[in-house]
Amino acid sequence: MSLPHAILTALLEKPSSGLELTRRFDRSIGYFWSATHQQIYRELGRLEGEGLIRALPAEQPARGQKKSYEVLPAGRAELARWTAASQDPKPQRDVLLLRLRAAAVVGTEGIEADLRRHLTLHQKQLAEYREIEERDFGAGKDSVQDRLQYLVLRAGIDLETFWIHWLTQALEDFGTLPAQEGPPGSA
Amino acid sequence: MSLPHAILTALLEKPSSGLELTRRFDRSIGYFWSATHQQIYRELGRLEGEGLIRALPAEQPARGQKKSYEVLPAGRAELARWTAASQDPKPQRDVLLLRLRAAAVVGTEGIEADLRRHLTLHQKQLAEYREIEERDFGAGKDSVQDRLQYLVLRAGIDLETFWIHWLTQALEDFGTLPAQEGPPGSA
DNA sequence: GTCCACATGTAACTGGTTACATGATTGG
DNA sequence: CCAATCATGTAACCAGTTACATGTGGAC
Repeated sequence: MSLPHAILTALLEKPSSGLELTRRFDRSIGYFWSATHQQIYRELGRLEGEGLIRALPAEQPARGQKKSYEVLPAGRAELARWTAASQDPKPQRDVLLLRLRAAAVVGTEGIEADLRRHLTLHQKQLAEYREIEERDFGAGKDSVQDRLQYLVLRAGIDLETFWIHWLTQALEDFGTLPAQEGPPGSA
Repeated sequence: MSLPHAILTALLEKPSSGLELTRRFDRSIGYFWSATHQQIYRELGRLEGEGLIRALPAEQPARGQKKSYEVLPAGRAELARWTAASQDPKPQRDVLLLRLRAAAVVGTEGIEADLRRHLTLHQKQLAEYREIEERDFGAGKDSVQDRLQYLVLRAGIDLETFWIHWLTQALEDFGTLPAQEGPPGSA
C-alpha cells in the first residue's frame, strides 16, 4: 500500500496529470518507488473515487485530453497518517544474490559477464545521483525539506556505492576461481 | 520468475518437503528471497507438473503426510540456464525512503521513532549474519561453493552495515531539525 | 480422548506487469 | 492528410499476501 502515497506526495509537491507523474516517477521518486503509467492511471482513479484527490480545472471529457489532479485535505491527512505509522522493513529481494547462490550449486558459467554488466549499470546510476547532488544540493539549500530530500539522495548514493564495491570484490574473487561447471556429481 | 529457481536451488542443496523448505527459507535463502508456505506448496505443485522435480519415496497419499521432493535433470538444466541468463537489476523499492520524502511535505511527526526501531532491527539482523559468519565460515572453508556463499553473506552484512550507518546519520540529523508539522501553508 | 504441533493444502484478494486500444495535437 | 507524439485508458495475467480448511501423530 505505498503507491497511492507515493502519488499523493508527488501531487503535493506539484499538481500534475497522469503522464507528468509518470515522467516524474522515472526521475526522482521512481528511484526508490517505480511505477508504470498504467499503474498510475489506475491509482489516480481510485484516489479520486476515495475523495483524496480531485481533477483540477474546466471539465475535460476523457481520452486524449490532459487531466491534472490536486490533493484534497483528506488526501493530505491520509498521507500524514501513513507517514507517521510504524511499518516493518520487508525483507530484501535480490535476484543477483539468488543467482550467485544457485551458481554455487550448478556452476558459475555465464554469470561473471552479468556481474560486469551490473557493475557498469550501478556506476551509471551513481553518476546520475552525483549530478543531482551537485545540481540540486549545492550551497544554501538547508531548509528542512531540502535536508530531508538530501538524506534520501544520500541513501541512494551510498547504496550504489555499496553495490559497486561488492561487485568489484566479487569479480576479483571470480578471477581466482578454478574453472568449473558445478560441484562434483552435478550431472 | 525467481521463486521456482530459489526452490530448485534449495532442493539441490538438499531434498526436502514443503514445510522443511519453508523453514529453510526463513533462515538462509529467505534472507534475500522470502516465501510463505502457501507460495512454496503452489510452486512445488507447478514444478512437479512441469517435470522439473519429483516427489521422493513410497506413495504417500495427501494431507498430513510428509512429501519430499528432489530435483530432476530437467530441473537442474533449467536452473543452470536461468543462472547464466542476463537479467536487469530491478529498481530498488524502499518504503522508508518514500516516507521520508513524504515527511518533507507533510511533516516529520512520528517518523523518528520508527527510524529508531528500524535501526535496532538492522542491528539485530547484522548480529545474526555475524553469527552465521563465525559459525559457518571459519577457517578451512574455501571450496568454490563456500566462497560463493560467503560472497552472498558479505553482501548481507555490508547492506545491514549501510543501513545502520545511514539510519544513525539520519537520526543525528533529526536531532538538529526545528520542530514543525509541515512546510508553510500545509493545512 | 483432547489438545497441540506438524504438515499440506484451497480460496480470495491485491499489486505489479505486459499487451493493447483509442483519441488529440502538431510538424511535415 | 499522414505520421509521430502526447495523453488516457482497458484487459489479461502473474506473483505475493491473507485467511482459512483439513488431516496426522504424539503428549498428557
